[in-house]
Amino acid sequence: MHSKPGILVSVETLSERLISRGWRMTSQRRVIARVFDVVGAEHIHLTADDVHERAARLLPEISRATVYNTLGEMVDAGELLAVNVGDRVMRYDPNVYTQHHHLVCSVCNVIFDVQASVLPVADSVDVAMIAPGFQIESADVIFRGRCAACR
Amino acid sequence: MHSKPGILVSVETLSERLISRGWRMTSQRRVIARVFDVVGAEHIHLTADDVHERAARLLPEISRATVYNTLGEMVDAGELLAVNVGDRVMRYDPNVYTQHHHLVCSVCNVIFDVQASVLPVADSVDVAMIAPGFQIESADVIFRGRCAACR
DNA sequence: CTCTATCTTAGACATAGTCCAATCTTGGAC
DNA sequence: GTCCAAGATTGGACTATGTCTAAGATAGAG
Repeated sequence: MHSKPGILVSVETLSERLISRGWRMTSQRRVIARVFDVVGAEHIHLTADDVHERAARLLPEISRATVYNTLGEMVDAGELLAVNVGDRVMRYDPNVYTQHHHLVCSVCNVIFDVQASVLPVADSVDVAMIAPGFQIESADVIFRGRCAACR
Repeated sequence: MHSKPGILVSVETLSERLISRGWRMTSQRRVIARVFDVVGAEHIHLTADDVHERAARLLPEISRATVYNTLGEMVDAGELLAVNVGDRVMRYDPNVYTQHHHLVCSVCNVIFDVQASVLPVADSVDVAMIAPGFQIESADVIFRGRCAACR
């Protein structure tokens, strides 16, 4: 892997960005990138098995191990976000250019990307008391409730 | 199970609260409650296997299934919080009486309870656009960073 | 003390993900 | 175009966490 995380490559598709990053292109990586290119960027939270299933429709012999490897590399490169909304499954979110949080329906588990109008700020006095020297780098917020269809 | 979630029983120990709730008391439930009674309430986030290991020191023949069943029932009763900080493991948090969020060290994975001075509020206009009719009921916040020891 | 609804158990099963050694492929050198 | 080494892919074994089931044990009401 030649690319470094955080180097923003502003090209339209994920496939093209991987090339710009100097990735060796294989048919496996092409179909995985394609899976994300066809669905767009917002409100997409695919599990590794979702990605494998869709990739296998284009390249039937692709293995689960490759899907896991490649998704991990894409996360390291900053092209995907690994999101976990509280179940045991990691989900891969291509919406890496706009800061957002997640809205999860506790009935049907649909996940939406949302802006948060107030960013959470940990109480610095409390943090200093509880965990002196702790440096906060990010905050993940999961809003839970019921979507219109499940009410 | 006779108790209902949300019925606050203000007794000192978890063991006593379970009795107040009308739970049939068994040696298994006593030792599981004891595990939480001895560690206190704040900054405690035990996995099911942590609980099993500690319970087994008091009652060696206790089974994993019973630990899982009992933890689930305690969560349903509102005596424990099931917390997941993004890995595949559920953790059980006895701090159910004070609203708090979690501070997680990305190196050593230590978890602290923290107050958040600004509660996150989803942008209602955005929610109305993105997910019309969605009713938000709660928000989980995970602050990530590095603790003093890991910096 | 009896009896039954409830609880506990071992172990099979499910799910999500990791790891490894063998094999194959890409893409630069020529 | 051909070569070839670094890097990518593979199947399958393995791990970790949690769920399920049917058989047996037990708390506690009466």
